Amino acid sequence: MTKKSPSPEAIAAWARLVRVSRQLVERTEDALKANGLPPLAWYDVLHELAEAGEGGLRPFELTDRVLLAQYSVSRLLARLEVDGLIEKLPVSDDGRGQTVRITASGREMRRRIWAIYGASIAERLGDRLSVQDLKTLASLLGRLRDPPTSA
Amino acid sequence: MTKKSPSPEAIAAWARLVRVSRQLVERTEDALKANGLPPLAWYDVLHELAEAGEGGLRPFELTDRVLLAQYSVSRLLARLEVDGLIEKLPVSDDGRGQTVRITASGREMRRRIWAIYGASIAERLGDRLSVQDLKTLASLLGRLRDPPTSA
DNA sequence: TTCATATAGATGCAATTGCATCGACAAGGA
DNA sequence: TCCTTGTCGATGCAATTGCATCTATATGAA
Repeated sequence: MTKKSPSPEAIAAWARLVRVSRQLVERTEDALKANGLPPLAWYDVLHELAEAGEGGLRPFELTDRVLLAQYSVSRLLARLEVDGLIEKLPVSDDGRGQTVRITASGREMRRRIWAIYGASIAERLGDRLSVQDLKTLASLLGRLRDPPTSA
Repeated sequence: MTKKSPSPEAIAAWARLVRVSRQLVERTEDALKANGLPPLAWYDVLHELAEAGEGGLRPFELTDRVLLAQYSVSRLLARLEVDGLIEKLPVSDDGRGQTVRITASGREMRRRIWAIYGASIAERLGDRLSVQDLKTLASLLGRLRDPPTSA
């Protein structure tokens, strides 16, 4: 097994990708914090739950969607529940599980976060790249996604 | 002050950017861990110090370069020192500070990390995008960097 | 000098994360 | 039915992080 060496262009692209995305996320987190709002992860979960509608989602489905560790989701949901942003319902056909549903306050919180989050995206991406460039960027990034797990 | 709303293309690009970069970094961290190697942050510091040469760097210079919080760098350096990968030297013209220099073991560790890190970059970027596409990607990302602090 | 302010780096403490594992239930073969 | 194995979700504990602050030295005005 021979280890491969990356091209200078690959290294440069990697460095940019990692640094820029970290900066963008951090600045956005800062903006949320500055407005007394919770972290982006909360938005992600509330967003998925809002999309899921009345049926809600099982925690393990959420775990797939938000790319977090199982225990992270478990704890995040516990915090969201304490804050009344979600509710956990027992699920009839599987005694181990539960269904998680967004509450009215949860939807409200999602809106409030989006006001900042969306503005940050508009400012940091929308204002800097043309629609065409945004599409190109998304397309290039799309080719870097992991191949769906082979198993 | 009116909050801006991002275009669908900006949202899509943002989502891709955040998810893809997270995945790439996580998989790379996993690969390092699987080989019994320390996290990427260690590489970043060792890399900067290797580039800096014999003169070494002051911790605050390092803090600028690696985009970490001051206390993170302080603690990271403490761990690197315990492992003998760096050494701290008093600096003559500023009694508060110190100079940090990479050791031989530090260079060796840097090489070992790079064997995995570089391979990961080659595999995840180099093999998936042409040189031209890598350049395009880097260029688009470059336009998303923060404007140098206005102050 | 003397004092006020600023900068370098470290650290106590609380919150968060990661790892490993647990308890509970499910599914399916013997 | 019983037993083994697998999945769902929670959690104890150790390590790491974030925040605020501390000590020590530098800098510059008065």
